[in-house]
Amino acid sequence: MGLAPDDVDQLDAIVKRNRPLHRGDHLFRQGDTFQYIYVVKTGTVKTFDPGEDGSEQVLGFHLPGELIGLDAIETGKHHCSAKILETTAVCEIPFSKLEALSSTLPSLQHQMYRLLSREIGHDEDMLTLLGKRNAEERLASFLLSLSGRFQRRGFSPSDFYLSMSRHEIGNYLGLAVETVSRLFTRFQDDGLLIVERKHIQLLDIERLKQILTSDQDGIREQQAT
Amino acid sequence: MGLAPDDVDQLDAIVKRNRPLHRGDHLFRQGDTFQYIYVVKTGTVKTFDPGEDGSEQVLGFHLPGELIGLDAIETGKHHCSAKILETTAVCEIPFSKLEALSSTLPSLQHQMYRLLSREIGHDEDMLTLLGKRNAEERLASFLLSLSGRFQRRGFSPSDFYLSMSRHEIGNYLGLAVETVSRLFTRFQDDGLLIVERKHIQLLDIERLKQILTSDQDGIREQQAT
DNA sequence: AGACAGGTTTGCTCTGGATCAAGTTTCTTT
DNA sequence: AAAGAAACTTGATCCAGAGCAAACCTGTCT
Repeated sequence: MGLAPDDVDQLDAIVKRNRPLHRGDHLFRQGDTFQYIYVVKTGTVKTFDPGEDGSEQVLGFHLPGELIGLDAIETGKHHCSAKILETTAVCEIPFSKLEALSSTLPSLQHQMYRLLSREIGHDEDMLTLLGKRNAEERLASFLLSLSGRFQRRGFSPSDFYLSMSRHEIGNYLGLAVETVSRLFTRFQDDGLLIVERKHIQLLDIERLKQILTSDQDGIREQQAT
Repeated sequence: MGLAPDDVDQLDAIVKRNRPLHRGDHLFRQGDTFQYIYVVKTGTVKTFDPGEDGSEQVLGFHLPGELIGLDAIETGKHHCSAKILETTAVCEIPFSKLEALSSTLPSLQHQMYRLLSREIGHDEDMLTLLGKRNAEERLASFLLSLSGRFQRRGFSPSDFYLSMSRHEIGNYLGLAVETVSRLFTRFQDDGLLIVERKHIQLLDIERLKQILTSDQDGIREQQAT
């Protein structure tokens, strides 16, 4: 990812591999002291803000290769909680060491800035999703996002398992469980995909993408000045 | 902000102050080559994603002291557009120079990581706002956010002018203009504030805060697994 | 001063998706 | 294998907020 082999070795030296974690385990909880950036090796982790009360806002699902904990740098306390969805292996990178190392390796520093920036961009995309998209568009977008991320990691982009519940999907997308369930049924009836419990097969990715664009049924829009 | 005086001088040397910009000017547009991080000195800037079509998602309103452009680091192209809402002065900081300088000044690097992380945390808060809060809570949250930010800059937390239109507020909060307008009226009727066009006076900040918490009318909730 | 153009407010209606209420299927535990 | 508990689906109803329409206000241009 843009680092010289030698630099990679130095980075590698501070990374610690961990024993596998199991469904339901907490990687960390909101408010915990921040020490490590985590990288998912295999499995899935969900991050969420557990509101004061018992509500809960799912902030993301993290697949292999993705980072967790970047939002904690500012305060030194974890800003959200992270929970394991299926047997998962993570690497932990001590942030203080990473920071020190990045002082001496400009290419690593650059990578860090890029990763943090990417996270911001991604969150902004989610804001648009929640602010502008309807239920159908949200689910289509979610499935396409998973599809693309699986593909990038070398997995099938059209045949995969969901490690999260319908409830968690709904929570993440700002929808009720029932709406998610109904949409899966509808998408299946429309021949867009086959869904059987957690197993998803995307049959018509093109048409799913069309939902995200053409669905702008009209070009009358929120032209805020 | 945690930098030694000498370091501040070095940082200061690469910052360029600019002539004032006027309402409607673009600071940059989505897709423009990314060169500068901007700091608002006075005035207000709105950032937004101008969808393919003509829609538009407002991503943020930036007050004095706040940064713009962090989401562009990853790709080197601006991820969103930025438009001036009222006569505004900004500083521009060449990112390449900032990055180089931060290689030699660990405290500056640390600050950068914190700022980027803060942005992520803030966006996550917005996700919760859009995913979980109802219209009333969203507007209350918005007003309190402005209030706090004004106060931090030494302005009145309870008496200020909105530099953005109702339309822009609604867009930002995922609400229709009409809903925003009605809520202002309702809040005024309830004695929470006085609103006269763009002039806002918060009369009962405490009660506004209660809207954000107590309003959880029930502890039955989305306990995603 | 008159008049057009935005922005804002307000009333009325409509609807997407939430909520409520059963079922049904799948997983877990014993 | 039985029983309980989750998770999921499906149908029926409800409602917060969107959308539409019509005034109204404020500022700007001629």
